[in-house]
Amino acid sequence: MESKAADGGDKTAGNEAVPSHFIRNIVSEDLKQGKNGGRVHTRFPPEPNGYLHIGHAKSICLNFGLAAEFGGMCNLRFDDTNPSKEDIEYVESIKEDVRWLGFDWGDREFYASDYFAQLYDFAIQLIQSGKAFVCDLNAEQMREYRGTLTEPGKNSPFRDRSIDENLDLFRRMRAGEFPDGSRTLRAKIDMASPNINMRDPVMYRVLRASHHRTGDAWCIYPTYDFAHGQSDSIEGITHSICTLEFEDHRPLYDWFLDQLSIHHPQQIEFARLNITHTVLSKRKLLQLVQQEYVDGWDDPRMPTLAGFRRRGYTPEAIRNFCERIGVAKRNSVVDIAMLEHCLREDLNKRAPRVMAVLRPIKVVLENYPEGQIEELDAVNNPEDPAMGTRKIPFSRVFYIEQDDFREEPPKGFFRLSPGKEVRLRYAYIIKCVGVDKDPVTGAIQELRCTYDPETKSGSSRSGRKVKATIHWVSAAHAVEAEVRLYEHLFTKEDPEDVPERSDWLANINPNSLERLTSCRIEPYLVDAKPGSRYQFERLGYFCVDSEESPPTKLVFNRSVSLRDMWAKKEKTVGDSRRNRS
RNA sequence: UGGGGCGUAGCCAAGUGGUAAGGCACCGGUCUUUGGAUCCGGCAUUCGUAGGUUCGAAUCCUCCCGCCCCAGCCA
Repeated sequence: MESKAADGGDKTAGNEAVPSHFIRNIVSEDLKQGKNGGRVHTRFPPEPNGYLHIGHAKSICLNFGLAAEFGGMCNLRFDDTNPSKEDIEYVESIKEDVRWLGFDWGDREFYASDYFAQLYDFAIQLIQSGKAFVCDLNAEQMREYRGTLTEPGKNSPFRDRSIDENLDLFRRMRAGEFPDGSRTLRAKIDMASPNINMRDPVMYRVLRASHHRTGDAWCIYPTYDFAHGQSDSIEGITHSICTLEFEDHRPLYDWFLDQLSIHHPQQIEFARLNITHTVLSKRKLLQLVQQEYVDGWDDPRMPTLAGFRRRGYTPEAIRNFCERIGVAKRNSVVDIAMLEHCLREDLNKRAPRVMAVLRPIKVVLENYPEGQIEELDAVNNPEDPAMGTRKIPFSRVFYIEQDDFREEPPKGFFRLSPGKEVRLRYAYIIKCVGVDKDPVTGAIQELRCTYDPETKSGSSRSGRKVKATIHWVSAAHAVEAEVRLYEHLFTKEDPEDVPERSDWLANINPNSLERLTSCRIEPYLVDAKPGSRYQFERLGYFCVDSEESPPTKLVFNRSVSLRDMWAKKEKTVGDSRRNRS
């Protein structure tokens, strides 16, 4: 990661100046005042119990971004203190995703479990100073003693055990003498605290679960509250950035560090990301996967980084998105259109253009010589001349998009219809002179057209203009492909917006995936590599699926559609017409 | 009715006593062999509400209203 001047504001994303945010201001101010000896050291601390999603990307960009910006470092630390939910599969995927996003933790790959021995010693220290005790209350009893939001709790009957007894009991907990859940080690703070987290919180529980790293070496595990701050401290973290729900834990975070008199990082909280038309909680994402509403964690409809990657999103687009949405303490829901915009903006500059017909109608050019083939020049990317040109074969029979023909064109439709003309991109102006239909079903079988030889693209012989240019693919040269179109996973902006006695699953969009299996793409793409991204002209950005696209049959995922003024106009015209009647 | 936070446009979000940045969305127009992109213009007389302080308030003070989080031996 490169280091830049530590000057706070005026960071750029694209070409726009992006204002600073409160966390950047805090770090900047700390540096100015010489805190932490001029060091900035952050960490990204996921629990390996699921795949990373775009909400994590916000945190990753924040933590790694701040470190890079101020010449500091950012650790990757797995917060693996609850073996019953965690798995090595998740740590692998997390590493892959952070790397894919473009960040590098160097040799600083840490695990809270690396510190189990040290944490145990810290616990002993607290017992010795009379600040922790072993409690025999079971979970239910502990709840009763805890009190409620409005009533203080009561001291545990075991709170006043002697230091020696506590030491002995804690060692025996660790030695495996007591069953799961029978005893806990608790901090001795204040059962009457208005902050429930300070009511003698649990530091250790007895739990016989095999840990993905430490195996069966331990049968007691530290809780988040006891492990997190001390892990931060051990690693020399300066700014411990987490989400809003931990605000109430900060006094406890500070308490442990103060009692232990060890390096004291500053915890800073920000609002987690929410996005319209999707869910962003591990629990719900897990449910979508397990109940097979989607195809797995990397289903292109999933808001996971693995899903976005397979969908064709670029790390740059996601990073830019994270920069643009800002960092604040206000709970908010970002419009998914913002994310889509970031992808289009990026791909517009770098994706080669290509022609593909998703829902083909056959067209025969009656006045074009049979057997003749022309090689037409096509620009690979009008935004970037350096990407060069390619040849596209043109012949008498080709396919166009069903949407580009209307037998009875509505007002404002200026594509092909009987007697009307359009330009074929990079080729000629054609006119529709006939429509062949199945005599039984009435379905359109093919269009009869004629072309004007004077109108070839690039030639100056004709100054003729037509209102529309459509894409096409020569029938004889077309490569057949499958294209998967995706829509939002949920029909409502807020998936939780449901009628009484229904839940978020009721808002799953039944049409979030559409598979088109007889698409025709230009031959230029026969050898397209998995993961490569293209713009299908006039349709959107697509990438070759990295899982199911063997050489024999190409499978494309639509990453995002192009903005479509006509579709929008037609929809609003349709809506107002419907409203009038 | 306890504690901790947060209220600036349809959605994000700057702003920290000197007269409301920027982005997304949306609406016009320009240009165009992608109804794409680009470019240009529009989009908060007002910052949850009501008072107060001040020459001057989104910024300071007070009341009120609304929303979020916390009663796991999850993180």
